[in-house]
Amino acid sequence: MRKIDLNNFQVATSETVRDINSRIMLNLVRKHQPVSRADLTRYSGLQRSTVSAIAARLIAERWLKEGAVGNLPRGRKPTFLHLNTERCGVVGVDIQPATTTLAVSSMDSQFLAQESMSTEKDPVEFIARLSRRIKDLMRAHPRNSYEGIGISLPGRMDSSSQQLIFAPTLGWSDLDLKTRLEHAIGLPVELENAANACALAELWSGRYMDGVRNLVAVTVSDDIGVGMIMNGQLVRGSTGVAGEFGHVSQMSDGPKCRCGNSGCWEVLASNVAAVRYYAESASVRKGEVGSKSDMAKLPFGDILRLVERGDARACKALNQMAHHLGAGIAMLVTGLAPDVLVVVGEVTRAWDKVGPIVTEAVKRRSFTHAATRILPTDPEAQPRLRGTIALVLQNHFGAPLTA
Amino acid sequence: MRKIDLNNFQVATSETVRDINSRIMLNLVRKHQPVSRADLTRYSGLQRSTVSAIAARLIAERWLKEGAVGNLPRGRKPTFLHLNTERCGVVGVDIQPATTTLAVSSMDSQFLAQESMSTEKDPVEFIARLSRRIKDLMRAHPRNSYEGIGISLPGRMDSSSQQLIFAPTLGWSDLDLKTRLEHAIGLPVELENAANACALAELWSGRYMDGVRNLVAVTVSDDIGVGMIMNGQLVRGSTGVAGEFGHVSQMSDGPKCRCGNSGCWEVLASNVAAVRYYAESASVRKGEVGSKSDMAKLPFGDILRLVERGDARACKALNQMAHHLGAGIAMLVTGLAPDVLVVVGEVTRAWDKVGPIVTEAVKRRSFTHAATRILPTDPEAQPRLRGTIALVLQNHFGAPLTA
DNA sequence: GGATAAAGTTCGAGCCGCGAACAAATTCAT
DNA sequence: ATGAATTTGTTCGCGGCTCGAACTTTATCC
Repeated sequence: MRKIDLNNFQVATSETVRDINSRIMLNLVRKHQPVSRADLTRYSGLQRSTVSAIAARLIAERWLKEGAVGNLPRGRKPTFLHLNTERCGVVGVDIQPATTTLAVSSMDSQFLAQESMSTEKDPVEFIARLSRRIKDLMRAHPRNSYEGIGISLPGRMDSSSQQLIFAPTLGWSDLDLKTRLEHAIGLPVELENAANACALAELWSGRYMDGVRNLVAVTVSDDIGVGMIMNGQLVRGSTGVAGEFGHVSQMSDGPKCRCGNSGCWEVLASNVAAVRYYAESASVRKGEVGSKSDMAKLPFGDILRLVERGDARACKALNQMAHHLGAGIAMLVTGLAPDVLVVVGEVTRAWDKVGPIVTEAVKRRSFTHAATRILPTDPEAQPRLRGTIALVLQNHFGAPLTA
Repeated sequence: MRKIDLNNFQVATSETVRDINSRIMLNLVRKHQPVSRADLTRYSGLQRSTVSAIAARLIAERWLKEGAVGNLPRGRKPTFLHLNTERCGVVGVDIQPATTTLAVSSMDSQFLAQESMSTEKDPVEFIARLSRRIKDLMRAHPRNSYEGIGISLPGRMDSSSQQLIFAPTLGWSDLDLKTRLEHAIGLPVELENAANACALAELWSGRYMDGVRNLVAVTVSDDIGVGMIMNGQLVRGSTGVAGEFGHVSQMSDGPKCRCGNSGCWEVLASNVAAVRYYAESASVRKGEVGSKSDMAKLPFGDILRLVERGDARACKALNQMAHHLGAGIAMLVTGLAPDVLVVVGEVTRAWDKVGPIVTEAVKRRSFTHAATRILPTDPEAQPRLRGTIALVLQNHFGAPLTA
C-alpha cells in the first residue's frame, strides 16, 4: 500500500481508465508477444470488446502491429499482435570521466548504432559537441519518431529539478544539463546516476521473467555505486543521493577516502583498491622492477590480465578485493533483501574467481532468509547504456501516475 | 515511474475513477480539515460538481461529516467537511516477548482504550486468550464498525502469505497467526514486523506535513530493527525480510552474535550492548560488589537511571552504545538518504546525551548531501501500537491498487 | 452440410468527470 | 430597502470508458 503524495498527484478522469488499461495491455504484449486479442482478454481480465477497442487504438497510435495468424485445433484463427519496434527510437548517452558513448536504439532496446567521443572538462563545450553528434546520429538513422534522450552519468542530480548537483570525477557542478540539451535537440532528456541506470536496465531487461520487483545494482569501477529498485521503483532518497553505500565505512582504521571518511567500502573493494593491494604486496615482498608508485598507476585491466595468466600476486590482490566486495554485498543483502543483486564492472570478467568468494562471504555474513540471487552482468552488454534506454522507455511502459 | 507488476495488477473500470478520486478527497480532507467543498475543488483540481458528488457519497458512506459553516468576507458561507472519526474503530495489538499490549482506536488514531497481557510461549493458547480479550475490548467500546486488526510483532512474515516465518524471541515459528485470528474474530488481520510498524506510524503521523516519502525507523531494544519506507511505500524485500541491518557486521573481530556472525550492529549498539559495556568496565576496574555476570543481567532501564544520577561508568557505557548507534545510523543515512530517520526505544529517554553523539557520528561519517533529519520518538507515544493502527488505516487512505 | 468452437465486432446500458447554467447565500454600495 | 457583486453549491446534458449480451466470422470435425 502506497501513501498518496498530496504534493504530486493526478486526479482521475474517464480517460484515465483507458490510460491505465492501455499500459497494462502494452506490457502484456511485451511479455507474451506474439499474442492474440483473445489471449489478452484472458491475461488481463478485460472484456473481449474492451481489448479490441484498446488494441485498435494502440494500432492506430502505432504502438502495436498486427502480424501473422496463428493456428488452433478448432475455431477461427487468431491474428497475432506484437510491439511495433519501428515506431520510435531512443537516444542513449553514457557519460564517463574519459569517454562518452552514445547510441540510438529501437523500442525493443536493440541498438541501431553506437559510437564514442571523448568527455571534455568544459561542460558547455561538451554539450555543444554532444548535441551535434546526437543530431548526426539521428539523421543517419531516421525513425518515425524519437521519444527522448536518456543520459547516465557518474554523479548525482536533484530528483525533482534534475539539476546536476555532484559529479566529482567529471569536474562539473551545478549544471543544468537537462534543459540545455532539451533546447539544443528538442527532445525530452532524462538524467540518471550510472548505478541507478544499471538497475533500471536490469529491471526492464526481461532477464528475470517478471516477479523481480526488488533489485540492487552494484557498479564497481574506480568507485562503487549502488542503484536500488524497491517495489518496482527506483529509490532516489530525499535529494536524489540514495545509494552511496560505497561511502559506508567498513573498517574504522582503514585507508582514507576522498570523501573524508576512513575505510569506506569503495576504498576497500573498488578497482583502485585491487591496484593498491597489488602495489602493496610488491613493496612488502621485494624491491623488484618498477617502484611502488608506478604500480599504483597500473590500470585495473592489467591486473585482470595478470590474473588470467596465473600471476600469484595479482590473484591475491583480486582475492582481497573480492573479499571486501563480498562484505559490502552482504550488507546490502542483509539490509535490503532484494530478489536479485547484479554486479557491474570489469571485475565481472573474472567472475569465476571473484563470484565464489563473494557468495561465500554473503552466505557466511548474512541472515540467510533472503534468497537473493547474486549475478554478474555481461560486460559486453553495456548495462549503463541499456539503462539510458530504459530510462526513456519506462515513461511509456511504466505505471501512469494516478492518485 | 513504477514498473507495472504483471503478477499482481488491477485493470481499471469506470468505477476506478471514483475510487481514485475518493481516496484523494479523503486525504485532502484529512490534511486540511475542516475544509469546504469549494476549497477541495481548488486543492484537487476537480470540478465543483464532481467534488460535490464525491462528498455526497463519502458522507453517505459515513467517511465524512458536514460541520459548522465558515465565514468569508463576501459571498455564501461554506459548510465545512471533516472526517467522521466515529465511523470506525481499529484494533491494534503490539506483541512483545514479555507482554502484549492491545488497544482500540478511532479513525483519527486516538486510543479509546488500552490494556496489557502477558505473552505466552504457546501460540495456540495465546491466540485463544488474545481473541477473548479483543472481543471484550470491542464489546466495551462499541463503534459503528471495526475495520480490522493490526498486529506488530518482533519477527518476520512472508510478504505474500503473511505466514510467520521467523520470530526467535517469541519462540514461535511457521504459524498462521493471521488466518487463525481472522477466523476467531471475523475481522481482517494485518501482520507486520515491529520496525516496519514504527515506520508506518511515523509516515501517517502527520508529524511531517507531508513531503516525507522516504523514512527510516530504527528500533533499539535488545536487538536493532530497521523499517524502511521508500517512495511512500514500505520496503519488504524479496521474502519480507528487508531491514535486517541490525545484523550487518560492523567490526569483523567483534563479539559473537546469535545470528552466527561477529560484530553485528545490534551486538554493538543495542540495549544489551550497553549493559555489556557497563559490566565490562566493572570487571576491568575493580572487584567491587556484584559479579560481572550479575551485572550482565541488569536491565537497560537501570543503566538509564544510573546515567540520570550521573554515574560515570553508566555514562561511559551509554556513550559507547551511542557511538556505535551513530555508526550504524550513518550507514543508513549514507545508503538510503531518507528525509527522516526516527529512533525508537528506551534509549530515546536519554536523547539529550545520546542524540548529539549520534548526529556527530553521522555528520562525520556520511556524505553530507543527504539532509536527513534524525529524530527520537516520544517514548510515551507507543510507536509500535500506533503503527498497528496505521497498518489498518492505510487500507482506507492509501493509494488504491491500479495498474 | 450441419454441429461445434473459438476469435473478434457491434451496440446499448451504466458509471463517471466535465463544464455551463442555475440556485442559494451573503456583503456592500447606493 | 434594493440591486450588483461575489462566492458556494447543485443540476443536467455530453462524451469517454468498460461491461456484457448478441452477433458475425472463420475454422474443424463428423
